[in-house]
Amino acid sequence: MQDIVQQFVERMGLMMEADGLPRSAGRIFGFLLLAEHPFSLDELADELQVSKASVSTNARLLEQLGILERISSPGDRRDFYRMRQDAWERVMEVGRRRWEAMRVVLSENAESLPDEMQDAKHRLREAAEFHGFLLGEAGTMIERWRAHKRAALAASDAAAD
Amino acid sequence: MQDIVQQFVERMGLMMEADGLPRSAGRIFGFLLLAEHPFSLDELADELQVSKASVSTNARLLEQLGILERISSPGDRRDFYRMRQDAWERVMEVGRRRWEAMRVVLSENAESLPDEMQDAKHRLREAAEFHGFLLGEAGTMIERWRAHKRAALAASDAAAD
DNA sequence: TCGATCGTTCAGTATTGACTGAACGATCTG
DNA sequence: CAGATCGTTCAGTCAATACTGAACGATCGA
Repeated sequence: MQDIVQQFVERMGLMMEADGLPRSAGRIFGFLLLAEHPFSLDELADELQVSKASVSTNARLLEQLGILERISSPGDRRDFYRMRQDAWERVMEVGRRRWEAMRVVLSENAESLPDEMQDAKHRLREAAEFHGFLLGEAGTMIERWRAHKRAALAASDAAAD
Repeated sequence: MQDIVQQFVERMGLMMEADGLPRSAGRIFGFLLLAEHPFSLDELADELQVSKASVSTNARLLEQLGILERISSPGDRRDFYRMRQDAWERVMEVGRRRWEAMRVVLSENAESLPDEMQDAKHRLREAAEFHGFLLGEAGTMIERWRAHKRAALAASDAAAD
């Protein structure tokens, strides 16, 4: 693996770890972000110097988070992983589900509080309202991002030529 | 502690744990979300059945995340913690800082990649662009939230009377 | 059907992370 | 200044988590 790739992979491992995910998952993410083609489990295990079992678990985690996708070639029983083209939209979608779960909990508890806890009820309502607000904003944001992406990246790539 | 409070506190502990934070921090958060008045370290340790050392560490963590604030009364050497009134705006601000850090890393690496890695460079540029986009959106979102909050909560409280 | 090669799962292990109790410095009171 | 009471820090302990190697079922070609 090239030195600059290795360095970037480690960096992503640390940043994902700061977000509460396994460092290995971050390394897989970093590696595939730079990969020129899809990689199999064994190839990833070899490149990242970890066991196939670890790659299997963490790659599946990233797949569930909407970051990776698994592709298969005819005549090849192996699965190959690569970044999803719409990875970032998917990440935002996963975030929305978490916010929705939080909103539900906050909202239900706000209404079930006894009447003498007015302050608490008010704070819970505000918290629930905030998460509902986030939910809505994130929804429209995905569409704005699609438009933004086309414009921004066209300009960026043109500038590089 | 009332049963309904205890249940909510545990719930918040689990949800924060799913977000990668210590469960104890989540419990403090949940408890103060329902608290009718600020609490000292010793009171929190007593209520949540954990050591004062643990409360000290986790409360400070929540303070850094912009969720809690520490207040002091004249003639009392103790510090008291309570939810910040603008906790959610602060949380969003902290998120923005993380996205900015990520954007910088992605952007720098995109430009330092060798020319033969065109695909990787394109993906990194897109990833950096996404985080920059998030950054901008979150900025304007804070202002929209302030307006939204006033309208929504006024209606909500009125309906409850 | 046999052997080879996938991906996944699982028990065991190592490492990381959280919590505790004690010690400490700082700050106030008597 | 002595004693008390804060909050923080730190070494030690305990629990949770991630990783590994081996075993397993599934799938395919010979």
